[in-house]
Amino acid sequence: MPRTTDGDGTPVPQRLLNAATRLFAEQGYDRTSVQEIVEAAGVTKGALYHYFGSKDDLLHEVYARVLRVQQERLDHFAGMDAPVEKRLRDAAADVVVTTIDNLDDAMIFFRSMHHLSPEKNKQVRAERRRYHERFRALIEEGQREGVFSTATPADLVVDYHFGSVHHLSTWYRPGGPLTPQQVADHLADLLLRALRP
Amino acid sequence: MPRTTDGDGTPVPQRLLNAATRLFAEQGYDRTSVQEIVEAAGVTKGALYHYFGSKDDLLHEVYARVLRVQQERLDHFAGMDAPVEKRLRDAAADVVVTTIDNLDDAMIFFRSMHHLSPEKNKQVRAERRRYHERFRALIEEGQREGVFSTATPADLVVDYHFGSVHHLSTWYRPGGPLTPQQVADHLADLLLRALRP
DNA sequence: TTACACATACCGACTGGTTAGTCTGGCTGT
DNA sequence: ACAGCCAGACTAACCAGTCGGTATGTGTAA
Repeated sequence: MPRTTDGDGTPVPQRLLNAATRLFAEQGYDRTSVQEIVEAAGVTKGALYHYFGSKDDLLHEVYARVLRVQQERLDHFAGMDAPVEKRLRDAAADVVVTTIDNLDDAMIFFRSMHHLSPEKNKQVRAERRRYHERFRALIEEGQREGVFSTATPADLVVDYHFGSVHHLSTWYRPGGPLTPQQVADHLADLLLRALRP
Repeated sequence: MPRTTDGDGTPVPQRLLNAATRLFAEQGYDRTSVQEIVEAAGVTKGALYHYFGSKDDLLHEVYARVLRVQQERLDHFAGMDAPVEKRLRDAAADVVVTTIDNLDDAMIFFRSMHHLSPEKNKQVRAERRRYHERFRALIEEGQREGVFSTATPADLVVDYHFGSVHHLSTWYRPGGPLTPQQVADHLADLLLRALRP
């Protein structure tokens, strides 16, 4: 039996990534020592450096996972067969729910970019930009069709909405008065209302 | 002649605070050593610890300054003699312009809260809450008067707007296609449009 | 006016503690 | 016996904060 799953059923790399995600979100990247991570994962440094090249690498994996998931979900909603208002609303609400479901990821995402090495940072920015552009395309489509106002450049509208998504990790607390879905519906509604012609 | 101003006309505490603000924004709090700060300010550690109790204290000063300035500006706009739509629009646009004019502050503000000591953190949160509530009161006033939609709770609307304000430090770059005032007008416009009944 | 005391402003070497990453070696299944 | 998997002691670097010391200005009293 390989050691990769001893302790519980989760493979060691996963356990390390989960522990790192939680700790990075709770304490910040710099305040989290590699020692803490391996202890939380129930292994030692040898294991960590066997699977990951550096502490920085671990952080990069968090970004890669978030970006992959969000891009897939956006593609799903944007590619549906429905009026653009509905596709935008669904996509906008979905990213809110997904973000709330993974608040730790969101916390890290917008707080720790500058801890990535320059080339990893660049890579993450490029990926994020693709996401941004996909979202913007949806808005521009609606603007061309005349169902969305053209008063504000689509770029700015995207930043407006994602600002609020980003901000979720600052104020949303599970157990608050609103469920993730209710928050998502409200925020998507605000976006669509702002876009009314 | 006291040493407080030798070198140039700026007093040493100011020079230290300016250097710290810039470096914290550029590299993050943990990545900035006290040595770097004192070198950038043209003094030594002795001077820093003469005026400030700790590195953490320096960060706290940044927060205190931002909170004081923003609260004063909000009070000014909210207290004017004008319809609530205009007061809200002006306040919403002003915070955008002020934030862009001090992007370093904004960068630090939302990225470094967790680097403050627990009691300083609590203090900052309390101050920030007062600000949030003042802004919310404006929206609620408009909702009572019937000029703003009540579809979304005022609290959420505030977080929606300030999300986009925080986000500015992530995407806005001086020299971009839009002036600070143009960005502010657009973002205030989006807010007001979302609030149309 | 001079002399002495005292405070403020600052210098910079030093200390105690922490950290990311390395490396040697052992275990386990095939 | 070989290869992937991992343990844990070790190292080299770094950093916040301290502390004894120096310089300059200000008040006071002879």
